[in-house]
Amino acid sequence: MARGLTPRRESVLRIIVGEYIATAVPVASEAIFRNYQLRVSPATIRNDMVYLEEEGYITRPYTSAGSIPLDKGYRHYVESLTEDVELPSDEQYRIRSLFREVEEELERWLKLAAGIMARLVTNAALVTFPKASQCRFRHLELVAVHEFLALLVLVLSETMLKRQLLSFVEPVTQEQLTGLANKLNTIYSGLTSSEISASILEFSGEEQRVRGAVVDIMDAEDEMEYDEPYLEGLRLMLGQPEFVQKDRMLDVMELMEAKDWLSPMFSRRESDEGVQVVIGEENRDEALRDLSLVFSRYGVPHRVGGTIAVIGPTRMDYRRAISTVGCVSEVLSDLVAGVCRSD
Amino acid sequence: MARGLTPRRESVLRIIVGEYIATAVPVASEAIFRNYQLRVSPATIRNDMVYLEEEGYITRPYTSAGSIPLDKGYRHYVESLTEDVELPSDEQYRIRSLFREVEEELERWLKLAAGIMARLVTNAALVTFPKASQCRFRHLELVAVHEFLALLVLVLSETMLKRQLLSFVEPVTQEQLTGLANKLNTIYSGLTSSEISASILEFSGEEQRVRGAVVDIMDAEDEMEYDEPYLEGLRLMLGQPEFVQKDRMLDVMELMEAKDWLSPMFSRRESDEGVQVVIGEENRDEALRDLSLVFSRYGVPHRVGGTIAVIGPTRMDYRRAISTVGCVSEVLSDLVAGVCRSD
DNA sequence: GTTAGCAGTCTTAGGGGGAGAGTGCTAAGA
DNA sequence: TCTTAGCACTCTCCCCCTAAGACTGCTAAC
Repeated sequence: MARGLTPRRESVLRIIVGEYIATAVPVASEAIFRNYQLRVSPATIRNDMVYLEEEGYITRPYTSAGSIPLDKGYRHYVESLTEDVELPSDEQYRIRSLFREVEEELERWLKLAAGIMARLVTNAALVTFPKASQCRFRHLELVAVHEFLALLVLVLSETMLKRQLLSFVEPVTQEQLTGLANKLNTIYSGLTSSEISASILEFSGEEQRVRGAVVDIMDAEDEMEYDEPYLEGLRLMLGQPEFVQKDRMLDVMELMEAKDWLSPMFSRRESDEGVQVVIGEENRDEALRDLSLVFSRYGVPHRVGGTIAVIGPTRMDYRRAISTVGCVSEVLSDLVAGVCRSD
Repeated sequence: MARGLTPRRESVLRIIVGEYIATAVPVASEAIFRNYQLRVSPATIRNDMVYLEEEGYITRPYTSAGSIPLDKGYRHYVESLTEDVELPSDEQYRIRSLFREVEEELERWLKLAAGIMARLVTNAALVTFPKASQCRFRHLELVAVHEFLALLVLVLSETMLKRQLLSFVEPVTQEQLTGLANKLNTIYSGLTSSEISASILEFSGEEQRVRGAVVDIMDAEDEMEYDEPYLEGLRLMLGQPEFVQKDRMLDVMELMEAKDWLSPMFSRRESDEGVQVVIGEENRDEALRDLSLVFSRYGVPHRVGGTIAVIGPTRMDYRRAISTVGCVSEVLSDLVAGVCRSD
């Protein structure tokens, strides 16, 4: 059984993975013989399958059933794919035009991106907010709600918007607030949170209150790994045959509601370029062991970035997922670049 | 079989509904006899059950099985409940204190409210944004992004925040934008969208652009029935035994993603007070025919309001749902009132 | 190294039967 | 007229069994 992974064995592996991805049914040697021109008999294919099984590429649900890929098999399949996985250009164009139809707002774009990806791969898709490596103060506004309460609106770099209610111990007027806002806008413009902390000013009580809130918000933003991301298409993913049993379905729903498995995706942060694929057991998180992720960073390198991802069972159409994620990440990057061109 | 709905028959009905809500298992006459002191034999109870079945209060999954309630049975149960359905005051207090722990921000409150309700009733819960009957301009801010692009931040009554990117045909500076914002803030303060439309001013190109955007946003806000609502606990609801079959589960997920069945809840808008219950077939929407809604308006009457709701199978703990919705709506109303005390 | 043939293994679907749960009915009692 | 006891009857659920079918594993020949 030596000879290693001969070209024919690779073909057999690719066929098995491809068929199984398409049908979710174990692949029989006979079927391979019938549908592909390998010019060898089913018996020979069976011999190759024995090799692939011994090497851990594939397995069978039970003795004498067809083969299904293991993580190692999917991995090999994905590696053998890495070139020319792009969506046809007309489809790319269609996607881009969808973004043009929607109003110019980051949230809409992100939600749309998640929805598009989910539909294209018939699985769940996820998009995080783009986050600046370090956010900068751009603008601040104070609006009186009533005499002891004001609304603080904070515009940060990359048009990020934050707001918070501020209560004061003494009554304040809109005029006071406006004056204060003007003053702080001049002083803080373009600064980072630590620079604002370091800045010296003769503080009144209100000034101090506002400054503290601003620093808190910016610090929280800098520290935060991700906002609540957009998740779409959970339903599509759960329609896949791997989730016939109800408990598996509920497990996945729980996982998706928790979302605490997201952080690992960020550990790879700046280092990696392009579309990444994590298959089944390759996931660090135990709970993801029978799911795969196809994800990519988007944004402006070293300036601002977020993550988009497709999530599905390990039996996922990787070609389609990779090309889709690649395309959407490009589109989103362009859109984000447009928004923060001058920051 | 005359005599109508005698007190004992009502008791039997209430027992059946209560037991079925608690166990999801058809209720047998023998079990009623054993667990409740009705002082009549199982045979008599069976006779009553025949009456209840003929009148459409209950049915059986098959001949000679225990009884399960029909919509009419649930409706009777709910009507017989209407008084003293309040959460115990310690639980009310616990809920209120949860809101104090979270930062002063409307979004957080709403999301929290949905989460609390979902957990308390083990079903899905939904909270819409509070919407002013007619929103008023409070404040506007223009922040330059780059020379042809600015961010418009609009604060409306009830601290509602809207933003939009504005592109200009000629380059603009931050100074110009700030001047323009100051001017418009003075003119527009406190006006409704139609008043702004009617206001006359000597317009420059930029002024016109901004004014148009403001009016568009406010009009859209006035017309819109609801923002994307917060939905929590779908997983909890789908864990209920009525959703063992996968297809029913997926149907409901589809329904929840679409959310277009929400509008009917708003047709009752100002008219109704307190907690409403819609059971199964009472829903106008075909797709909701085997679900029930328990919902209530919240907010400040005739000023600003939203809707909170619990959604679940018709076999729902109505007592618990009604008391929970009632309590949370009170709490949210108080919070919203605090925010717009001075508008 | 490849192939044909065949035995062997495992799943899946369908039928049958028995246990159990719960009612419907009937006739007697209050 | 309402209530009750007793019993036959119905229907589900579960388990077991069998037969069919799908593939492979093995062996021996090419």
